[in-house]
Amino acid sequence: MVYRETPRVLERKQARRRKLLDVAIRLFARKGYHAATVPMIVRASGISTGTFYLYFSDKEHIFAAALEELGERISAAINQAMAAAGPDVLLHMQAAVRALVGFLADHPREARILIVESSGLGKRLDGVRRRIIGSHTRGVEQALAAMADRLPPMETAVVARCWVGAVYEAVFCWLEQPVMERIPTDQLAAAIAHFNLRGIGAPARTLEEDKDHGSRD
Amino acid sequence: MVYRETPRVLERKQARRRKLLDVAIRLFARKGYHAATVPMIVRASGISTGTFYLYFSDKEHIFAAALEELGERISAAINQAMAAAGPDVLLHMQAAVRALVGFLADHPREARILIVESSGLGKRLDGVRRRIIGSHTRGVEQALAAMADRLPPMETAVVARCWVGAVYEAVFCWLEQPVMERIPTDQLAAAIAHFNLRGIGAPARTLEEDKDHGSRD
Amino acid sequence: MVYRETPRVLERKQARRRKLLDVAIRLFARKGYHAATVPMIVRASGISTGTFYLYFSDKEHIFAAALEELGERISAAINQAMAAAGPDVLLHMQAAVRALVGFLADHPREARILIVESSGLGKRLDGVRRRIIGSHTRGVEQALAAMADRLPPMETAVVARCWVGAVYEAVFCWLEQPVMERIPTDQLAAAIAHFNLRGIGAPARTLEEDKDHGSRD
Amino acid sequence: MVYRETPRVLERKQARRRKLLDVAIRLFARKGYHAATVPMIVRASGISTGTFYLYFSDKEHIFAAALEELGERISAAINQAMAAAGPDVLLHMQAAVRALVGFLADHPREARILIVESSGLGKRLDGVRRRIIGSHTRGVEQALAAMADRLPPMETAVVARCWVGAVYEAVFCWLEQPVMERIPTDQLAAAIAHFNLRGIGAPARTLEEDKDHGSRD
DNA sequence: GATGAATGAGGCTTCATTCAT
DNA sequence: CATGAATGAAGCCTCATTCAT
Repeated sequence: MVYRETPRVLERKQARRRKLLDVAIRLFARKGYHAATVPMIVRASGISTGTFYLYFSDKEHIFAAALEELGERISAAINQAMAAAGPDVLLHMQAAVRALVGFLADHPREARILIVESSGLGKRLDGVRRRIIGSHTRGVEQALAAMADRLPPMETAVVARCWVGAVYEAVFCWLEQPVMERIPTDQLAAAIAHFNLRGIGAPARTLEEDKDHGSRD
Repeated sequence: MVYRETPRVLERKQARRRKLLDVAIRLFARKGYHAATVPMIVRASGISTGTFYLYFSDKEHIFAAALEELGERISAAINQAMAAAGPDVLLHMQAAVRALVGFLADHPREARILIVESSGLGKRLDGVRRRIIGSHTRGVEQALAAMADRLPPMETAVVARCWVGAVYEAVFCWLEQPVMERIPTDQLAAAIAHFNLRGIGAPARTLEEDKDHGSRD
Repeated sequence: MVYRETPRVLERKQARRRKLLDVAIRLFARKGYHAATVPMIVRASGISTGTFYLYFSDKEHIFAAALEELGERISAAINQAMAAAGPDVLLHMQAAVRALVGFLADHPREARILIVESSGLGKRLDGVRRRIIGSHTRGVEQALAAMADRLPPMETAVVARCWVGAVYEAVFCWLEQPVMERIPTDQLAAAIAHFNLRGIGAPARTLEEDKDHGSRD
Repeated sequence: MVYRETPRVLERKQARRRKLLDVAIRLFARKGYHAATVPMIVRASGISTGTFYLYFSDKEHIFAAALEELGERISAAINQAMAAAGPDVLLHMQAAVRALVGFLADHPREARILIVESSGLGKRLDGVRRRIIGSHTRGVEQALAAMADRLPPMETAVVARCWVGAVYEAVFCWLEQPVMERIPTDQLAAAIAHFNLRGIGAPARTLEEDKDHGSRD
């Protein structure tokens, strides 16, 4: 509050945090949580070890931050897609699946962090992961509630998790395949969306429009 | 030439391997792959370090063995349930879901190993995991193929993964809830099976029978 | 002394000892003292660990035995060559060098054991090594004494060691070269013998006969 | 940005590396490569394990560093002696032998590392050793080439190795003797130099000057 | 005599984190 | 604020040797 240059300093601080986080995301994605070491992150960032601990109190914290950022990016992508999808909730959901699949397909390494690397890392990090995936689940749950009248009765909480689990697992397996053998992203997204929409008992009409994408020939 | 009584020795060898594996499964389940250390396993087994490496060449190998055993137990449970489910493939699939959910619910710690702890552990272990979950996926795929004529056309490979992903994710979230807040296992299994069967476009008839289980009130 | 079959038993014992020793020599030669482990020797011999310790009280002992056998083989080769070399002591010495070089060149792996692997292995084994190489040195010393009148006065003990050191080092370096780049064994032996004979001040006459071997063109 | 006084820190770093290296040289010399353990070196240095690996990436590396340092010290000693030896190449060579013998005699433990302990330690370390001893050999070879016209024709590469082998073996044996029984260093050096000079066919004149040193009485 | 399962001390190395500068 | 040298607990694993069978 005394010096005018505070803003510039703040800026630099932000920049350093960013740098660290970017490098960390890349390394976590590439090598996994345990194999990506603090010394590595620090070296690749050109920032000193001490400074690292100035911005992140912990290795866990930087991983959590990475996870969180990922979650936000995904949410943004989904929200944007839903906003563009027109008024109908079912279309929203379909768009959401497509957006999620698209994002994961476009950022496979980052997807790996969320789907694979963030598992089994202890209470704290498991919690963060839950929160992020949970937010998707909740989104689905709310959508289900919003059109409860047009759907058969169901265990919405469970179904929402099925929905999300189906997306992640299908995309993950797809990512594990050699690029050459993968079906096109669109087709993948369509197939998943189709499965999920049918799974929640969406009225046949909606599905019809989608038919040509979801079937092979 | 004077080394008799091999049977007794063999027996003890088996017993030791078992002991080690049991303890390892417990520890891996409780603390995760990294936090469960070889010294811990050894201490808890009352067996020497050297002996450990006599039975498992590696920490990775004992984990793989644990995973594999789990896979077999699950497969056994599923196969048994399917055999008892009558002639129809759809009923088979329903039974399989119930069996899988039931198994995971009954062995939450072991489930944790497979679903959570076995992720992001490097090529070798990821491979083992894939194989196990993959075998479920293939089972689903075959079932889908077997009744292709009664189902709408679909991307079977993708759909099979959705199916499996839905089960695992739903069960896993359910396991994370405090016991008090969980819905009954049956109800969970029914909801998941319902979602999945609808997802593959199973004829309405089949689903009807199941209606009262899958809805809340 | 009670059973007639003692001889047959003894025979088998000998055979086992031999087997172990042969395998050990091969492994020590190939991998060095530390890298060649008892389990390896045992496995490669098809003989049990326990039995190993029946024949050799120690890993050190089997290595010592290997060394000793090598020493004997070399001595035998040298003695034989010397016996065939005619009456003159100088010719003896020349023949000895040729025989030693020849042996080491023909058994490079075994040579390695003696020259390289047997160094720095602790008091006991260093002693064995000394004894073996020392016996060569003493041979040289005696020869020097036997023709003291025909040679300039010298520090025979030191000179004998120089003689032996020259042979081993020259051969060893030669062995380290790619086979393609090596000069022929004969030429090597001649060059070394020439150096050594001159080194002890052998009368020019003797050397003359050898001229065509030791010089390049 | 507030990290001043680098010089003081650098100084301490140097000191630590030195300390570690000194202790390591002592221990390697006393107990050999395998028996001298990292924990030992660390304990004797009063430096932590982690710090050890900060300065030397490996146990092999610190041994290599020890070897290298030794090589440099020896080279320095030899070069200095040669520079002081006057213009003639033969005198140079004589001086070099004396310097080498003198050095090894004055630093018996270190000599042990180079001559004895550095053998049979695997590719990497064998390479380092070769390089060091090889540099002596090459020195001899160059000298031989420089006076080729004054010497009889010979296989210079082989002869150079004979020269070096003679020195090392003679000194090494001498070091193994109880101090009481050793002949004086000068006499040893003279005897070796004499042998070697004669071995390369050095003109009699040169040797004459040296006569009184090389003979016993 | 023969076997091979069992032992356990101890080796090498890593890495998250601190703290003097 | 920033630095990076220093820490040390703890991990994984090997292997010479013993001893019950």
